[in-house]
Amino acid sequence: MSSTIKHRRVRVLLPLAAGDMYDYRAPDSLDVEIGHFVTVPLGKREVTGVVWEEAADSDLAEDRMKDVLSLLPCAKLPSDSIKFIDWVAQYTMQRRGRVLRMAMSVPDALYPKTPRVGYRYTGALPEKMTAARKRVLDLIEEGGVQTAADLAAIAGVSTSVVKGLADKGALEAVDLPAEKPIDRPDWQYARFDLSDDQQVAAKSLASDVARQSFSVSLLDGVTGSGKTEVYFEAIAACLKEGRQALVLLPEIALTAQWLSRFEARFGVRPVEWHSDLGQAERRRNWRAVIEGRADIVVGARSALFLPFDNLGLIVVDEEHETSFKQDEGVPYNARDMAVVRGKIGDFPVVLASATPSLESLMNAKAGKYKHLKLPSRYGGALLPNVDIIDLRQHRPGSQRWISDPLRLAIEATLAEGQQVMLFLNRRGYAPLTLCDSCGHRLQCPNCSAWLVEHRLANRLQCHHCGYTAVSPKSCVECGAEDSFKACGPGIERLSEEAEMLFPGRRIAMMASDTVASPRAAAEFVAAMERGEIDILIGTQIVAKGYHFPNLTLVGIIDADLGLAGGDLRAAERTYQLLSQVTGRAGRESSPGKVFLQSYLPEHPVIEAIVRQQSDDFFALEAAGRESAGMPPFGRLAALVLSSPKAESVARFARDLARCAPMGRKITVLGPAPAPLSMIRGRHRYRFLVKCEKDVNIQSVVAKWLKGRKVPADIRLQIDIDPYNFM
DNA sequence: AGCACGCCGACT
DNA sequence: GTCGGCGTGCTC
Repeated sequence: MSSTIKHRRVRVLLPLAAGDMYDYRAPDSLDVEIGHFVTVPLGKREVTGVVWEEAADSDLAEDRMKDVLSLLPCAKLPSDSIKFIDWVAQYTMQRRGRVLRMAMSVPDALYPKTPRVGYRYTGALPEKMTAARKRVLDLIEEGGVQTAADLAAIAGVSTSVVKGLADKGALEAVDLPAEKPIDRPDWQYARFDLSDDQQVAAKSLASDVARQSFSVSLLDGVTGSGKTEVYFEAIAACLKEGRQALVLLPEIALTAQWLSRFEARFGVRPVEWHSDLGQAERRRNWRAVIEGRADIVVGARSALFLPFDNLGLIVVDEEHETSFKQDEGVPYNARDMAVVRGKIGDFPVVLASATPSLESLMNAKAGKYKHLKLPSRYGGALLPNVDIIDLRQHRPGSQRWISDPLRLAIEATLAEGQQVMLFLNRRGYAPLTLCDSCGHRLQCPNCSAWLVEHRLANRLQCHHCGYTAVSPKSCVECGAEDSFKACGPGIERLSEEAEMLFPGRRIAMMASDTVASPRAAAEFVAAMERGEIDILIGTQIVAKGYHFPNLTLVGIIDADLGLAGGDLRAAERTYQLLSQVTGRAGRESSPGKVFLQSYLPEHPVIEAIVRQQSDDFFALEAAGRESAGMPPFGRLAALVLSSPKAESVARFARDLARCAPMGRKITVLGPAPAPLSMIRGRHRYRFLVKCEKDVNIQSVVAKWLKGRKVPADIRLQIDIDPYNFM
């Protein structure tokens, strides 16, 4: 018996790094539709994927075709998600399967939740009482209904003891309540009092949301102007329309304060999405999004790939933050992709910042984005007074970093019972450690970078690969004992100096390694708010949106740090970081003071900070970028080649250079050993492709690489719109 | 990503 | 002779 019926074929996208789409038969027994999550056979395996499109044009021989095995009991991947994944894959030049993987990050969410069964004591005792049975029964009397697995684990017995008790009638199975329901926020739970400026901005955003069409607004307000309260009104409008909203935050560490503000406005906490979520909550939240039960989601950049079916608004808060750019895996910029997502879904996108990126400012100036400004602080609070301390005149002593004028200001502030923040963007004790007798520098074995001494942890750390080692007693090169000398300051060393200068004061350090979790961050904030800290010493983590009412003095230890180096955005980033740190001072009744220590007081960045004139700075920065043809006036793509074999990667880089694209509007820089020529044991070479704005840079790169085989030991990473130049 | 196939070194 | 290292290549 032979079948002449040509079965329907569908193309299934698999979330595999190397894979793309494969054609499968859609059997008559299954009602296969585009967007369905399905299981399909792949070689010997059974994998899950998504039905991406019809494959009527499939020319694969019938005998090589396999059937779709099953439809997973989950809502379909919305068509906007499919379009978005296609778009991101094409733009970033990454395989679609890798992008899909970001949207399918919770594999078990596709399967129904196994109903949870708990056990309850019936009151009857089993005929035979054993020690194990006694422990289980004691536990259940204490703790009530629990699952067999929990009972067994706590009692230290196997689950068969629980099952045995159930067989004998001492326990009975009961259904545990389904997972915690998702809270529905109430758009009119509590209204905040808004200033006139805030109301104007809020009205504009709310009417955009009500119109339900694509637009981008740049919400540009000084620190303390109440941007959050403004975009909350856009969220309220979105809730009113019955559509979902997404808020992207750069660092989840700052959400503790954000979440309580949200709860005060909408009555419940929003649905969260970040790497810190546990397995169960992850699953619950992913399903709530795809089933449309999650009204408001707040999350890190990866939340952009959640399968929203009814999205009506995206807010990107702190839009200038470079942590929206993912450098590894699929390199993408969540801020830019949020705008794309808005275009696909035809809804408004709000970019908010006190220090907008040059890209967004240019788009606003060009009229592509609406520019909503909040020029003054909420409640009449004043912007802080910024003073410069010229380190050439007020040089701190040797091995010291706090100048006399700053020390006096700190003393005066502490005497008034107020708090001080010292900012130094360097973790650890000292950025470089060398042997005093032979000059040997402690270097990472896997990277071309110095090891940083972390005296608190008594270890040396590489900040690029995570290598750590115990600090050696004697020099590995010349054998001299106790000869290591710390060069330059990190926050640990600064803290030592502060302890010496301000004895008896309570000093705390805040850096990514001292606040590893949102909970730790929340604790820090609470301690600061309770006045249990006099001097807070921190890295850039303290610059991020915290609000400390009693903090009136900010000291920037090294304002010049970050200006050096060939990074395209070094000046912009320094400007933004220093403005944000500056904004931490004096946000309520007492006006704040900021002291900025610098060896380069005439540098445009430093001058702009002092005068708090962002327009001047950005005009200058824009002119510089334009004449260099750099973003946002030109386009960039980075190609990074890496391999454990130094010679192999150098040879391939030379080969690629020989056929590099050329043209009036195209420049290829490189190959150059990357600034960090070795990371994690891989030798690296970089190319930078620079094009004029009207050139499709993806097709330039594609043409260059077309038909060229990358040797197996070499990894070639393409990064469109790179932010990281290391 | 997996998983098989395949081609070279150290074991029974 | 065989077990097993992981380089190479394919999966509808």
